[in-house]
Amino acid sequence: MPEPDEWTIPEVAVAVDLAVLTVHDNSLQIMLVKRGIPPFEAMLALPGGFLASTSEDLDHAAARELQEETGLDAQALHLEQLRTYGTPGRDPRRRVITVCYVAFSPQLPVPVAGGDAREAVLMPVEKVLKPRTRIAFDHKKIIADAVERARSKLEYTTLAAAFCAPEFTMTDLREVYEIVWGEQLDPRNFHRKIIGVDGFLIPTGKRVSRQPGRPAALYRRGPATALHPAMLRFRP
Amino acid sequence: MPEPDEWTIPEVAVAVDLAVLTVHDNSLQIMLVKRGIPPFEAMLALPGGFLASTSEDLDHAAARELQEETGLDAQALHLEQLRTYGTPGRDPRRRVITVCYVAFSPQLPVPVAGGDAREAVLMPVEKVLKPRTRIAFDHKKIIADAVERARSKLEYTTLAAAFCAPEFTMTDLREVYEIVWGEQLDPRNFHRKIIGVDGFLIPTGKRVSRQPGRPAALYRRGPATALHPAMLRFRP
DNA sequence: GACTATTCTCGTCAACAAGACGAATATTGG
DNA sequence: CCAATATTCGTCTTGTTGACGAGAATAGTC
Repeated sequence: MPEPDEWTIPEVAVAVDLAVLTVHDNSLQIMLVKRGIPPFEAMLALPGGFLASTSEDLDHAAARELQEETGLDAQALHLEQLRTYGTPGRDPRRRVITVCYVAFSPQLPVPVAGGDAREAVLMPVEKVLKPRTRIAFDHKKIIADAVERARSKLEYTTLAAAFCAPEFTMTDLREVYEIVWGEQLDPRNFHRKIIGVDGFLIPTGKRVSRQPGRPAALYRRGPATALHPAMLRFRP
Repeated sequence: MPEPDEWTIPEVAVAVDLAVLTVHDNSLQIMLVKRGIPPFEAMLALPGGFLASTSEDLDHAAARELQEETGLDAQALHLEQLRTYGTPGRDPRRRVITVCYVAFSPQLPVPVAGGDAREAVLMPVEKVLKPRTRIAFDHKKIIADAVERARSKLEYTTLAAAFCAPEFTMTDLREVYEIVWGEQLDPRNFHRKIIGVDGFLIPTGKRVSRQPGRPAALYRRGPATALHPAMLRFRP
């Protein structure tokens, strides 16, 4: 560790990027913005941007960019750090390292697109991750990592409820799993499993019937965050 | 996203820090170095340092610092990114964000301490994480996160073998679990579980008897990386 | 109102994995 | 040779999961 004198320490630009995932229209979707300036002008990219100042906290920068570019409120949204991407050359202009965050959102209230963003759109990740689809910078890789994070967290946490409205049915919750994992689950076994996890769901006592069929019980998110034992993907 | 002109983008110093974990002397230990300069002079800290230049890759910086400060070879060591810490004020001199890596090492070959480091020492994490123990910067929090990463990865990956010598016995492997988790495991059930995981272990055909008792079979690491189903902590 | 299609919920059974533990095996040390 | 110890195999019981039957409670249709 040659621990250089302060003026010899190289400095680089630091950005934050956000992978906001939501379940919508029967698919897992991600929020993207159309870039208004080069490089990658007019291409789709993750919302994000540089630190506002050298003293801005990373988490604060993430929350701020989320608000500015998509109009969403970070407090209501479970923002967590994903990982940091810093390969030289990932931004053609200069060295940039970007600290990426993932957020899991229930159905988005507003069609967003307010604020500074030229245009905020939701796109199915299945479509985004297709080899043909071009995404700015290395954001496609970041999106793939974010999706894998979501898939994996459904296994051992109660994250799925974060994709649901404040009150939701067992089927709403199951559909989150089915859509994120791309896999059908047995409604009866799923019901038994979830009911058996202490503190996952709180019954509201209310019922809704949105389709023909027996009305479903409405639940709220419970205090539990971990699933023990886990609910694993990949059938044996 | 006001996407500032390039010269208005704030730049910050970027460091990498390394949490090198190993199982030694019946406890989970972490590699620390004694700082030779302020701030936190003479205190223990994670090995690490600033990027060598604005064009150095993060992974490369991590491997280089590992080599420089501890003499260990990154190629042989499973280096993975942990997370990035960037709270303003975490370095009293100036704004620094640090991209942290974890490494999992078998018994260390050399007593290390070569290279640039003033002094590299192994310390039990149990001792490091005690409230009384003072560690430079926010490195105690980083160490806690690294330990939790290790504990959690033992559950659903074959990581434990990375803590073992190239050839090891079932008991060696079990002791890694017991030491990292701080929990006793039944040798018979553990044996059955591990043997049942395809590709975790490759029998060498050899045996060793290092104690009184039946000699143990020697294994090498197999190609498997995932444990399905997982081996969970926390008994029901 | 009766009937049907549909969906939610509860329950059963078999397959499988895991915890508890008995016991055979193969060594060290006396 | 004997005791102590560690490794490995096997058994029994318990709990979880997958597959699936069946009742409950609705919407829509005639």
